[in-house]
Amino acid sequence: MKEALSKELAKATGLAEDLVLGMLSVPPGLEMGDLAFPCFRLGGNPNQAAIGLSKKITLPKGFSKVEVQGCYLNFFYDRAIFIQNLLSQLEKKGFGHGAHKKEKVMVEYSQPNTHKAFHIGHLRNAVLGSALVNIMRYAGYDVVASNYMGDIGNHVAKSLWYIDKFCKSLPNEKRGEWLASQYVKATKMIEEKPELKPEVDKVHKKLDAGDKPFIELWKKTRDWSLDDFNNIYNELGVKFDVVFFESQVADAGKEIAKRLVDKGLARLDEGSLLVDLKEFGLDVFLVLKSDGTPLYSTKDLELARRKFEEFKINRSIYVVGSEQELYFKQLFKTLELMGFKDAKNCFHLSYGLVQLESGKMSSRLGNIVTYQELRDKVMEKAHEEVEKRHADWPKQKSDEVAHEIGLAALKFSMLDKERKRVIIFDINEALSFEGESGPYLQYVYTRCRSIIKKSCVNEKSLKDANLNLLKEPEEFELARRMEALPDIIEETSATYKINSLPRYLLDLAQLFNQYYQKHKVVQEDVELMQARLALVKGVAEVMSIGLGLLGIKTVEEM
RNA sequence: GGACUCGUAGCAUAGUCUGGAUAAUGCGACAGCCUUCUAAGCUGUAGACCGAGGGUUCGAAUCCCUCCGAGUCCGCCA
Repeated sequence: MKEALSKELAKATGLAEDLVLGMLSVPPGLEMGDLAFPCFRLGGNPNQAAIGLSKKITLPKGFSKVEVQGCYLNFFYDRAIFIQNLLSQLEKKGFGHGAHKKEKVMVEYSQPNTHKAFHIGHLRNAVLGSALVNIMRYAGYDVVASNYMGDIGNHVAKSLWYIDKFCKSLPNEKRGEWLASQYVKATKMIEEKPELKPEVDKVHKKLDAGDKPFIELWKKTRDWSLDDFNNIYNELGVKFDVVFFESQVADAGKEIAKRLVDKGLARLDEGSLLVDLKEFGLDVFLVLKSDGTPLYSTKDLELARRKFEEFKINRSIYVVGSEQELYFKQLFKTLELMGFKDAKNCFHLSYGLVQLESGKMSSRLGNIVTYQELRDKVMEKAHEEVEKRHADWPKQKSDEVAHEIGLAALKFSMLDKERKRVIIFDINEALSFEGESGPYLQYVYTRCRSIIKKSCVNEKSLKDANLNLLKEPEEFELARRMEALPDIIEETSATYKINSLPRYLLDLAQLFNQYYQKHKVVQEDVELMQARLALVKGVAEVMSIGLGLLGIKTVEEM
């Protein structure tokens, strides 16, 4: 409809059609109209221009009137037709997925390090990455979700060194947790006694060289971490199509790094290999340690190649914290200088840290809030809240519902903020189930379902409802908001502004709650009830699509 | 020292890319709304010189410059 209007406006003003389309906006108030065309740039007095234009233009189908308001030309939808169109679209194909994009995109996210704890910073990454995957798939991209586990490197060497040297026996339970605490102890010891660092380096070299006893210990402990991570992913509903391990790309990465010397891109410096990127304002980029063991960068050189060559992708997105911005600029520039054609198709999707009030979290220092700790607290709160309201529910039901509510709260608190913003972690906010929260959104869905259930009307019959009876402004406003979902999804997959979807859902939820408060759905006028039920069903549908993309499950009752 | 990011009511945020009509929302405070669809909700009141100062523009929270404050990063961690 917007397109049809821009066509007419373009005809009347002589401006280009897509320019007009871009100029169209939504007026601040519902009573002011549905689409606004500002007339400042038409020359002369804008108000006069608007008046002139209003006389010239022919209203396309689906619009009921046009009004001049100051310097704006405001157009009004024909509300009955609008609601009719919206609900039939929703009924037919659930809004449908976006048109196929013919572009294969890999989204790499999560990247936890084995032998370390999975903390709330990792949670933000996992939830953000997973939402992006869902949104881009819905928008029509062919998406490969990938994980890249840090299963080798300095931190692993440090852990294994400590375990080998000081731990007489290995634990039989809570192994991942135990492992993470050994890492913290190892780090403390090295900081206190730096003279021990060469021992760690020796372990790193042994691992790199394939030393049997250490490789065995490595494999065993690595699995402990992986078990923990997989449990977390299962709980979060986070899925990957492919999992890369740093250990798989280390050797090939070293070869690439060495070849950089032959190409004249890298030079030997105090035994290490570095690429000088000063002329690009990117400092120098270290690609191999002086003892010959690989760095993060070494491995990423090979990983980039594998992603594009083995998976035939067109675009590669790295979901990684903003503290690595310089690193990725260096990596992509080096790839470019190497002649790697797809370097320009690599994108670092950076996001702000999750910090504690006391400052930055560091698993090296052990001042972290682990996923497990937070999760347990949130679940406890969720149980309390459910039991407060539904003491009569069987245990299994309240467990299930509490679980979904808890997860919704957790995920939403990581998703609704603009992604560059640093999150100062506040346990009370994560535990809040009111206001701008995941449970608030879930609640709207359950209200919708509850109304439909109470009405005892056959849901299938609702598609024949007489929607012309929906005359309340709140009903039209709801419909107008619902209609925006596909645009939000499309925009998000282009701009990566993931928080616009949760913000949109909050908006929609609030409009629904206001409607719910003001107008009765279940009532004696059966025809009106059916029309309203059809709308309510649509709200539930949109809510469920949106929440699904965020990885939040809906519940029938709560 | 250099680079990047952020600065919006007491607090937490949206809006900034693509300038436009009364700066929106939540928490907190105060005052209300449950014998009718779940109050995890809704309504109302108070609360913002949009960090400061310049500039561009008919028009700036939004673009440009300077400054201030906070955070992050700056060769053998990832």
